[in-house]
Amino acid sequence: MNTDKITSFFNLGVSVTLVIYGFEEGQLKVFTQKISKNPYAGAWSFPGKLIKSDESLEDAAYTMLDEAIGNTKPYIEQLNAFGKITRHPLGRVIDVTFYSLINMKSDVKSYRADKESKWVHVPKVPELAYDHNEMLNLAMLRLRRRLINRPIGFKLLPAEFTLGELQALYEEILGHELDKRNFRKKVTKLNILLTKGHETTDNPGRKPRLFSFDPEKYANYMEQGF
Amino acid sequence: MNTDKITSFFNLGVSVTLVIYGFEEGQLKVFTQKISKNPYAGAWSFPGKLIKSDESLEDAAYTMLDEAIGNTKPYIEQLNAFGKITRHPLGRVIDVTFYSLINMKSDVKSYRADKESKWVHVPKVPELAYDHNEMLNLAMLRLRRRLINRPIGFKLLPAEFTLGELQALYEEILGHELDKRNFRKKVTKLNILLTKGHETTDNPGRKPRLFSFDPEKYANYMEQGF
DNA sequence: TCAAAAGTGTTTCCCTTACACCCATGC
DNA sequence: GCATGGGTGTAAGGGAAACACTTTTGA
Repeated sequence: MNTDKITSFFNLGVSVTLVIYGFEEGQLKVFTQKISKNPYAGAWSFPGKLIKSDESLEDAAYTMLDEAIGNTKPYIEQLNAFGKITRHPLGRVIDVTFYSLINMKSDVKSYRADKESKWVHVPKVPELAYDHNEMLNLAMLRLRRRLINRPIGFKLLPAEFTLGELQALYEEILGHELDKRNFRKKVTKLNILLTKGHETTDNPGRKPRLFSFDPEKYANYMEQGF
Repeated sequence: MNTDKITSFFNLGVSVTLVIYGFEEGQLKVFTQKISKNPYAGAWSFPGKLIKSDESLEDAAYTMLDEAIGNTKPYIEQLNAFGKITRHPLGRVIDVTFYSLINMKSDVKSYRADKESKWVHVPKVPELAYDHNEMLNLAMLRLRRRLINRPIGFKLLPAEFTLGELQALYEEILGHELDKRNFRKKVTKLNILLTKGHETTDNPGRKPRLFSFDPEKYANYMEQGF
């Protein structure tokens, strides 16, 4: 392999796109940005950018997460590579898509001043630029599967949460209701919850207990699944 | 976005690599090729190549499958994108890896004359070039998961097979033995088998029944899982 | 008749599911 | 005291797992 011979292959780009999930007021939301440049000026899309040749895919994803919400700590997982020839109108760009789960209260430190952005409830996501709707469809399938097999939903919640909130999260993402007693039985049997006292909001009704995770057991399940 | 501005991003390559699985004599095998060029001359690797800017990822994968075994029909599924900066010694190459399941008897039409190749029993796979061992590890995890959730193992077997062969395939891939009666109960309950008569080999012992699939029910399970 | 592989049922256990009422709190 | 949401147990059904012997065939 010599340099001349391979030059012809190096006329394409690789981008990384991020589907960032958040959970707020009982709704699963994704982070979208308004595009300012043609041919998609005015359209909404997920954050994405071409990567440089000295940047790994993961680094690019974390950098973009930092640009989007001012934080590189949240969970990121590779979703899929999208490689249709015509997926980018200005040239050949292959996209490696990641998705991220963040807590909208504690993980969001800042938004970019130079881009209009908003969180959109997933069922209300409009037509997006590029093939980003296709990415979202795939990301939703993955998220539902992961939610069933791994303790991943916790990453969308604050450090302390009630079982009611956890159940609402599951119901919202899975798209159907769950039996309260069965849900609690299943979760508590996993033994990954630590009691943290009681909530002190001024909602009507009995004060729910707050829980957080046993980080070690949590880590085990993340690797091996339930 | 103008052309000048993005030129700096277009100095990397994208390759597609194929982990091709076959099953022969009770062993799960992968297809490997000997590399003839430095810096990996003499080393073994999976088939892979840089893609051109007018070639989709899937097309490249099928083309490579054709080059490897002379057939573009078998099952292919995207595995992962590998993007470490140093993964290719000669430049920045991001790899999108696919894996394929073929029947070594009926799907292999021809091998390339210009490349030395061989099928290697997975536990005996040596150190491979690039990050191909890492790819194999990930491909094995995926294959095991798929085998449990989808009727995917059938793709490694001939069109007609015995339940003993099917069970041996599962045991080989999952790495542990299965109870014969429970295995048969589970498989027959799926209702995807069609009886095809009896084997006519001259092995000792009772002649096993041959089965094939009901393609429609098979397709359903492929989409939705068990 | 023996060696080799195919084929076949039942029981136990646990997990899943369905289902309804009392408890604590603020107003 | 009532409205609001939190919290709890039990019974039935279904799938998973454990377990051993008989059948067919060729040599």
